[in-house]
Amino acid sequence: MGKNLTKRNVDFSKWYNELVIKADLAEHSDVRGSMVIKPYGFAIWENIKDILDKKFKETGHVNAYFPLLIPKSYLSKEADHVEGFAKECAVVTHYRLKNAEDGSGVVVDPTAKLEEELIIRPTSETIIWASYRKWIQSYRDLPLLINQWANVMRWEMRTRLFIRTSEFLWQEGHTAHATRTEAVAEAEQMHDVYADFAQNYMAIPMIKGVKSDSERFAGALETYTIEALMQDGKALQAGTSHFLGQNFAKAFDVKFADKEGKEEFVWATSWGVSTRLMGALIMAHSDDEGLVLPPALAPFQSVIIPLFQKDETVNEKLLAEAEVIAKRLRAKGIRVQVDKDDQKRPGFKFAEYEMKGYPTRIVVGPRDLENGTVEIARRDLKNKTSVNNADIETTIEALMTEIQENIFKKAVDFRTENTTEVKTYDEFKKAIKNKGGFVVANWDGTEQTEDRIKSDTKATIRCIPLEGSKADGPCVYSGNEAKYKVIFAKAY
RNA sequence: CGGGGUGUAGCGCAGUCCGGUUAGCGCACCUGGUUUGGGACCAGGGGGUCGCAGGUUCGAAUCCUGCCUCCCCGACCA
Repeated sequence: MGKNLTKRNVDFSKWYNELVIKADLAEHSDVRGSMVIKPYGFAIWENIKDILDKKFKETGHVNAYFPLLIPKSYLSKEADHVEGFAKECAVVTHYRLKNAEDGSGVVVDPTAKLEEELIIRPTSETIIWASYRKWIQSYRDLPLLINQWANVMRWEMRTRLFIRTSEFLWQEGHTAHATRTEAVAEAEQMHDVYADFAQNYMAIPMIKGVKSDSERFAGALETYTIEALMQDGKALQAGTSHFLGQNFAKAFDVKFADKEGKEEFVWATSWGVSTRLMGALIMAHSDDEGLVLPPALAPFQSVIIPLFQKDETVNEKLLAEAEVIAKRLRAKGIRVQVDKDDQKRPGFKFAEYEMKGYPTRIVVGPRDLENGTVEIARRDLKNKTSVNNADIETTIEALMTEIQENIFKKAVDFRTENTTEVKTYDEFKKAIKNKGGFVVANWDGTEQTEDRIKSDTKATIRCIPLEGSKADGPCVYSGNEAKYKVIFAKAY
């Protein structure tokens, strides 16, 4: 645990990498692009997972588990889908190792070659739809609303802790419906679930919108996305929900008999969020002292630190008092930890809990015992106040709400400051180059314009906002009639 | 896939150019003691196939050849 975290304005990327390590969230494994998620990082993910899982169940979904390995032939059944993922698939070709003849270790046994190679899932549409084919015969079997929590693997060229690792954890919902309307409604519903979660728990404001043709999920008719803005001015796609039409039903021949006994292909959706959310959480709120976590997701919302002295009887009292406070807070549903370590000095501990983003810190020293007080520090504002012992619960409870709201507001303000509406391409280029952030502009709706802007400025269309205003002038690039007013940004 | 870097104790690094006792340093760890209201200190201690393979040499972490790893930046990417 070092004390020198690179400053954000010096090298944001370096800051991020160091922070993930120093806050003890994750570390690199020996395999390129894959990471070990450490207990503290995993605790945050578990909170994300638990809350979302509850929301999925409240909206009528059930969990299941489908296999990691997918027959290679499955992948090619949906043309756009294979096109989108083929380049980044890990392939299992053998099922046995043997001792090397020169004693140097183990080697692949060439006689154990698989008849049909297996793909490590980059996503599970294909294997799930192969099952759905068997499960769906009648309109009575619909809708089928299934989610799975799983790991997937995409052999990305360049990786980044949490933001893009070769293996990552996620959830993927896969639903089947009798009608187009119902499937679209499902995709939209989950889009809302994601946006609400991001806003209310992660404290990150999201732009809700749909993807342009070129950014759409491989095999989807419509991709709903939530887009967040990070502190370095780059956008991060935080969650997507896809209306898949009948593409997968047709590819996997999944038909049902409707009420009239007529055979129809089912309508599908899929939706997912991943450990990438961790990256969003880190880059949206944290500062040069370390992680800043919203109380709603922090593994511990407070830590109680007794200031141990050389006098053992005093220490016993301090620890006893800390335990009493912890008990009182737990009774109010606060997640709290007592730091019993008597070796490290207070200053070290303060810095460490700040690095790890604990929303509040409660310090109990001999003076507090005498005065009947504690010192409460909040992470987001980095201030400290003395609080009467009797007021601890109400103070901490109020702080949970305040901190949650404050960091959300801060993120909203940041986004507002870093959103620029432009009318001319000169303004556009200047905004992207000098300021970054979201750039709002009219777009003629063509892929050609999108491509040109991308190769010119590296900015892409993040989304066509659902609640944005209509096009109100010519396309910022081509000068032709604009179809939409969209959000551009450089993205992760 | 291009560019850059890297591999020596759990972690971070020095040593390599210019080969030579027992391979160092900081942090961490263990023992004892003093400390504890913003990153403590003293004393003692343990821990190493120097990325891998081959070569040169009386002698290789150091020189030569080949290979590999991982990281960072970029291109790529729902």
